[in-house]
Amino acid sequence: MMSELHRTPEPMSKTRLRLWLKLLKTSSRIEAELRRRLRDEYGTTLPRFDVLAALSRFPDGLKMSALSDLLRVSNGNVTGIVDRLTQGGHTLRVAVPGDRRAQLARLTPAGQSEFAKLAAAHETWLDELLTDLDADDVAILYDLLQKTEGTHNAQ
Amino acid sequence: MMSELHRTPEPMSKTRLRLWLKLLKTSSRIEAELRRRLRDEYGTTLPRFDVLAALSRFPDGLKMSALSDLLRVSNGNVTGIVDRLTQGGHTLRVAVPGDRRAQLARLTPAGQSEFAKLAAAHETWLDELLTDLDADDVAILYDLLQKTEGTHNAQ
DNA sequence: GCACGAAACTTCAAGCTTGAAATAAATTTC
DNA sequence: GAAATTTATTTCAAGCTTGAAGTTTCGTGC
Repeated sequence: MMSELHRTPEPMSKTRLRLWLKLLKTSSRIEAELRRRLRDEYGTTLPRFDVLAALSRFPDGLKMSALSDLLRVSNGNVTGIVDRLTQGGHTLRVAVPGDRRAQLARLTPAGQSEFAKLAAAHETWLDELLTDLDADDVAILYDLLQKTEGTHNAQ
Repeated sequence: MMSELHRTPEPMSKTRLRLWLKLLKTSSRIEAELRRRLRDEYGTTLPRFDVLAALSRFPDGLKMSALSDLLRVSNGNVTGIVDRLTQGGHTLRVAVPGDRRAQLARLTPAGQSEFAKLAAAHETWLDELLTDLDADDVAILYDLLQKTEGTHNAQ
């Protein structure tokens, strides 16, 4: 058995664990605040906002499967969110000519203007929530987060 | 109308928005991976793990309200998770002497050993998922995340 | 053109999450 | 000590999320 006469420093795994908890806490705090404001000030939710944001980048619409790939959520999940957005008049489903299995989800004009409103508020909120970071901080933080993605798996 | 003869740089709000999207992407990616491994390798979930972790720090148990404060989730949420953990034999509810409204949630011995197992795996997984960050990176990243909390609101 | 596997969605059951309403017990006020 | 308020918790309805199972349609091989 090895005797440990020297003090062992905290292992790197513990340091990384601590970082994860901080990362989680930070993003949860900001996300919760965004959800709260979307609800209280606009009566909507973050998943709905995410779908509107994705669709706003594709004026011709997105297939349901493309939407779920883009947002990295399940097919069934997207079905439900688009159901509710359609119910509220913000999206509609369009048949895909030549493939009767597929559907495009598209923004209605109401959905477009709703998203424009939400996106402006969203950007303002984030500017406020991250106001303690200056341009240098943001750049360094961005690069370090990027670095966690490693060299493997694309996108 | 003002003519824009000079190039305007990207406004800080856009830069911060981009950072938020990266932060969200990073923490979502890691969190999804943790959820997947907890499910596939241990048949459990992140919320259950979070409750076990909180209770493991308080061997005498925690009041339901203290637990929901600690985890920053709603009371009703904790009720449901502790219900399911109790169902599975990992926690139990103990009456609080002198206050018949309150309940303590406590780990059972099975809950303790379950958590020990999960915690070891969890630490190993994070060490792997954050392996691209060295000690310096971790320290800088931690400080920048800390900085987002600002000077206000305690805890 | 038929059979069969793949692809695009939807449906479903189970669990997580919230805020609001309901209960029940403790505390404060008068 | 009765009434009113506060505190601790559970219940509830609605929405989000997933993976699995089910439908319908498409494409391919024969």
